[in-house]
Amino acid sequence: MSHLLREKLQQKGLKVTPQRVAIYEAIIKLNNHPTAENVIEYIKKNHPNISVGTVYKVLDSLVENALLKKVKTERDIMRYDAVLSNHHHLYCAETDKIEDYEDEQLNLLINEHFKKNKIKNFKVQDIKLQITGQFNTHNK
Amino acid sequence: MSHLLREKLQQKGLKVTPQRVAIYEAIIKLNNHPTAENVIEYIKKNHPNISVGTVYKVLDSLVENALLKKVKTERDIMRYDAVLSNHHHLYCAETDKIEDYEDEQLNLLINEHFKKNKIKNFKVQDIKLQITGQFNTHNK
DNA sequence: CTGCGTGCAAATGGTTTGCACTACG
DNA sequence: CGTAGTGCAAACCATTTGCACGCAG
Repeated sequence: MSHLLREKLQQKGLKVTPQRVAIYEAIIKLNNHPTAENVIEYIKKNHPNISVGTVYKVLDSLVENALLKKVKTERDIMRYDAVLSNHHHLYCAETDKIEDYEDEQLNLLINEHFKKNKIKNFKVQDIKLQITGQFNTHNK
Repeated sequence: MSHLLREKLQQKGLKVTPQRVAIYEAIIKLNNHPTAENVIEYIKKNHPNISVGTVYKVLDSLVENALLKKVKTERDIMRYDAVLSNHHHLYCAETDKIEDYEDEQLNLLINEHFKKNKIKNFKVQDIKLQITGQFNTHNK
């Protein structure tokens, strides 16, 4: 799994450092859209000397090189996601939990709609749904 | 226009202060999703002594009382919107311009879809589209 | 008058930056 | 080796907070 990262980094001319590997793996492990801070906290366990600045820098460069994506919470903290496929997000109105939501049928439906109904003066590149609501946890 | 605000404030038991009125009117004037800072800058022209803290407090209370809504940019600064109807947003990939996008037909389409295809363990409250792309400005 | 709302200034918290040092290639 | 990457600490900047004063009701 991390040799995959190794390759990708090399392709982009980025050096393969232990920090980059650790950060990437942290995001895979913490697979529910960790914040930068989540990553820092997690990484410090096995890698106590890593610095906050580095984590931010690495995250940025991974995003730039399309190894990660940024998504936003309702409550405004940046989060990082290792799932690169095109998907939407479920935002819990109460907790700030986020979950991925993939729905190919819905995508088709929406694309179809915009094929028929172009937006004036605007070229659509990407569409994301922010679906806000509530998870049914314990109650039934 | 501002007597409308006056009423709403009174309904909610909030005092009608010149600051609240000024801030509300600023958002109407600056009608393209101003940031708190935009509002501050604009307001200081005619209201030089208003304090930053007050602006934030007022904005918060207007949001709480459903006179404004918060939306987010791609680039992570909070913005305020006086249009309360349910609408989506066009995000320009280059500038950080935002525009409203209303499309009743699309809403119906999506609601229909979720009526047929419920999301497991999730009760949908609200759906917003983040449509990213590019405005065709000068070039044809 | 009474307390809600304001102004001010200091604090917060996530993120960024600058620079000397380290280590990948 | 040389330069990209790191660590550290200070800086940033939007936003929040605490408290004394002022004005709307």
